[in-house]
Amino acid sequence: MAEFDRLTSRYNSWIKALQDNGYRLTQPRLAVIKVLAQSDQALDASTLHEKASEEYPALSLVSVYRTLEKMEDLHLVTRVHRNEHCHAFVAGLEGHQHLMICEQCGKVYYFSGDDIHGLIEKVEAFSGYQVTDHWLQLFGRCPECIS
Amino acid sequence: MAEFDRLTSRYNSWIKALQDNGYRLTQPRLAVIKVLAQSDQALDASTLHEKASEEYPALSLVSVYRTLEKMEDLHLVTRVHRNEHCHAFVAGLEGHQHLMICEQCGKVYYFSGDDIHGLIEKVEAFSGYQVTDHWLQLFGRCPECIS
DNA sequence: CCTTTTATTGAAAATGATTTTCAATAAGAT
DNA sequence: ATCTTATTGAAAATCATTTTCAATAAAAGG
Repeated sequence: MAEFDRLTSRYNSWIKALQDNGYRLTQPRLAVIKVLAQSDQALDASTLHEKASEEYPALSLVSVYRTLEKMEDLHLVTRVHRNEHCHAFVAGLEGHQHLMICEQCGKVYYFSGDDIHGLIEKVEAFSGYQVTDHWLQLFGRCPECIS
Repeated sequence: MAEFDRLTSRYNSWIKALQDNGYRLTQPRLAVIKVLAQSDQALDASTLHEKASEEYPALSLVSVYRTLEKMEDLHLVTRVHRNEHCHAFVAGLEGHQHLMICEQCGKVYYFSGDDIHGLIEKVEAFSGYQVTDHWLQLFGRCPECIS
């Protein structure tokens, strides 16, 4: 299936990125990135630890934090915020810049937001600010959680 | 000055909102909301505590948290997120829905974002999600911090 | 005013998430 | 096969936030 391939190739490209940057391919690390690469949901450190422990039972929560830190440095994962539960991670935004999160199950949908460039320029003109970054997140219900 | 009036009237309307909702006007509370109402920057609990302590030295950090909680319940303040420093508060979004934050000094600029409704509808159609909320934040440099 | 009621307070303890320390281990180079 | 050193897990430390609780002070009623 196309979906399977996409997620597997993400896992493989992350492995390559780790190697290319001189990081060792350890079992704890591989367990963590495998889960995150193959998930389409935003996951926090502790949920990730839970899931990756099935893969590698000796896994410590500390290693989850450490792996996330490195993945974030390499821009492979992105931190997302919600009002309540605040630190979750998703596979990084490669090209497509924005995301929508299902409030119920955390499932993420990526979309491109070229439409807001005009808005940004307008706001820059009015405010005198220089915009360096923008952050657009939509929240709602995914098709499965609606029904 | 118009700016002074705007911030002072925000302070007064917050006082009224607290009274209308049966909250007592205590010194700790007044010190906290005075600082936040009259600030145009996103402030976190500890910075707020620092500043409000000048107003009322006996102020405890606990009271800052408790006051923020109530203000949030009353929708008088809004929680904002940045990648690093994650929980800061600004005066609530009354009507205008979006904000831009200066990365350097935290100064907030509000703007309306009607322009993204079209985008949201498009994303809904493609994804099958039902969008219930959206979150647009711009980051950059305010005029003072550019020069 | 003065008293009374009770929401609110600050200090201290508890919690929860994240980070640091450190000796032991295992990845990958030689 | 051995060596080097990045990486590990456990435990301790740190940091933000919340809870507990007895003392206080707002504001309502006399």
